[in-house]
Amino acid sequence: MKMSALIGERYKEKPADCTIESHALMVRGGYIKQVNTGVYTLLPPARRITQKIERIIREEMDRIDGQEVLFPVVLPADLWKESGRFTSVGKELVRLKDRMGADMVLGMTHEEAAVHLARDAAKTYAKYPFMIYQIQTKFRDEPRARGGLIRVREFTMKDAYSFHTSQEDLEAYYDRCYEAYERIFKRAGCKNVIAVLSDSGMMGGSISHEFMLLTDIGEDTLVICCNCDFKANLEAAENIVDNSALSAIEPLTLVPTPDMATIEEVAGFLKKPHNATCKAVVYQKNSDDSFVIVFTRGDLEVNETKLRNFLCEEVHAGVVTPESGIVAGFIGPMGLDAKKITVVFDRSLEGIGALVCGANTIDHHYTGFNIERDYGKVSYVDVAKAVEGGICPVCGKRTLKISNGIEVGNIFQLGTKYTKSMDMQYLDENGELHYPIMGCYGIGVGRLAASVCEESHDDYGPIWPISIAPWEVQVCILRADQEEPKRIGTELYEALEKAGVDVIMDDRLVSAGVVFSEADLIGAPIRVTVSPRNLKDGMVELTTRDKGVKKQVPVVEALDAILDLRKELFDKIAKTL
RNA sequence: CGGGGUGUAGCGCAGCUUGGUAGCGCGUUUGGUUCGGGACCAAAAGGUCGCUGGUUCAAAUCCAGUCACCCCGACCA
Repeated sequence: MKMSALIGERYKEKPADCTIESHALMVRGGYIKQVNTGVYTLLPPARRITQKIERIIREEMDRIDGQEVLFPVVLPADLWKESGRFTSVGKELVRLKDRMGADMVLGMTHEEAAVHLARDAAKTYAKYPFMIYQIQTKFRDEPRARGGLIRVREFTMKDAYSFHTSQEDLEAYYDRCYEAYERIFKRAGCKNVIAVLSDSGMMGGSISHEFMLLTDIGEDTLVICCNCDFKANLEAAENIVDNSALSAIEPLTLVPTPDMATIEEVAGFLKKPHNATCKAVVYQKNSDDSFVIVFTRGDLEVNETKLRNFLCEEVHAGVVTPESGIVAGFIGPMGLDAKKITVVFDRSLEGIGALVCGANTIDHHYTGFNIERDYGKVSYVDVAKAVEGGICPVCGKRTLKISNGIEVGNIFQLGTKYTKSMDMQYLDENGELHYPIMGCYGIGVGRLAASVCEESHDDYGPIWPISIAPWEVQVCILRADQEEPKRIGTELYEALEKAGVDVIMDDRLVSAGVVFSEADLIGAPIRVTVSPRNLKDGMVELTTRDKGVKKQVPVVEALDAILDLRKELFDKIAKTL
């Protein structure tokens, strides 16, 4: 490729709408152009990156016996009605009608399509296990796309579906997939990816993992133990508390707390620690708007995903009205109408001898509240968020750390949700019918590209790992108007192309500053500078984008030196596997 | 869906308060001078000022509506 012909502008100034680095650099470097909210055109540099990522994914999926297929983007709604998701999924599923008025959907995921294929193709146990995968466009009408390719509405995804005749077989395959994923991220040069336990949602309750790139701009919150291997998404991280120091019992006393509606105010006024208070958080069920009140220890927060999973129902933040009989700011367990209100006690309250809690009367709280003595026996559930410095549910030490991450992939033991709802069965050795057990496995291709950029860049541009770089080598000709640099640069460029190297040459008649700054935006790991200054001594300059290498090599040795350096960079990645 | 913000040339922006020939920087084209970290001089091309309606002799500017995009939150099988 020659820069003079490369389509797309590179910008000196940072585009106004970009708030994260990878987004700004990919716009500035001519990788992506926004068409709509969360919808982008990929220009050649970005397309080359995603193609290389796709190639790596294909190789690793094939290695674990995956078979590539291609499902349609537009699917008949009937399939989604079979699984029940035509109505259960919200507006992120785009529904449309064809000319006959038939309902259609844009594929946001392809479990239905996979089962549609597999239920006819795998009626006998002899076909199992098998995995089918595709790399294809998904459309999800996200409520809020943001951050360039990090969170978009239309994107390319690798999605895979495996089918098994036993849970053990699924688990064995799941482990293979886990390893394949680790290889994919390493091969893509993504260093800070970890696998965390994730929330499986309300369907199934089986195992799932998310592969997270650790970065401050990540939208997911992760709980990581510094002492053992425990790593989980906040939604899936059990919150453990130790209330042994709070077991002292006091008499129940009603105290006036004028205008003190927050834990902060009440605890300060009564001179009690936050963890000896009982906080009430009000929700309403989406189904009938009935109230759900969650009581947790005052120093903790409710994780709504945990709450939803416990209730098996969608909830939203409650709006307390005068008619509801709920006294906002002074809510306590005692005296709530249990017929009308679902009351949930978080585990963090268990074993506390004397709590401060609301009295359900304006301007009053109780002190010395003991749940068992004053309210009765309750079953505690875990609905609070784990906290920094909290107790690890695995090793029991106070070594939990909270981090942020971008989800670049997930693997999921699905069970029989789709095979049952869509009536997929196979005949076993005894002629009996069974529902196959499924797993599904996703990787966002564009998000992975943007994540690598986010992880690996400097002020001047991305620093692409050689395995996914749009070009491996960039030949920079300075003074392309002069015969010698132009000829030698072009010869080198042609020799590299002939040697199978992905090479781009800047052959334009522009100043050195433009050549270098735009080369930084292209981010090729290897740069060869051909200039009159070096040619005077019969040399060219060889540098790496990460500034690790900077040396002069004789023109005659340049090709070999570049090929050696290229091999070295590839070997470095291979060594991490 | 709630809160906030912005729409003027490919990109970044000024002009709007106080209505009167649509501007600046970057980029692009042409000619010339430069040449190792976004050069300089000269000339030029490029805009229904998001859209619709209203007020007015006259609207980028005032008024109403509408659409789009961005940010924060809600949400994300």
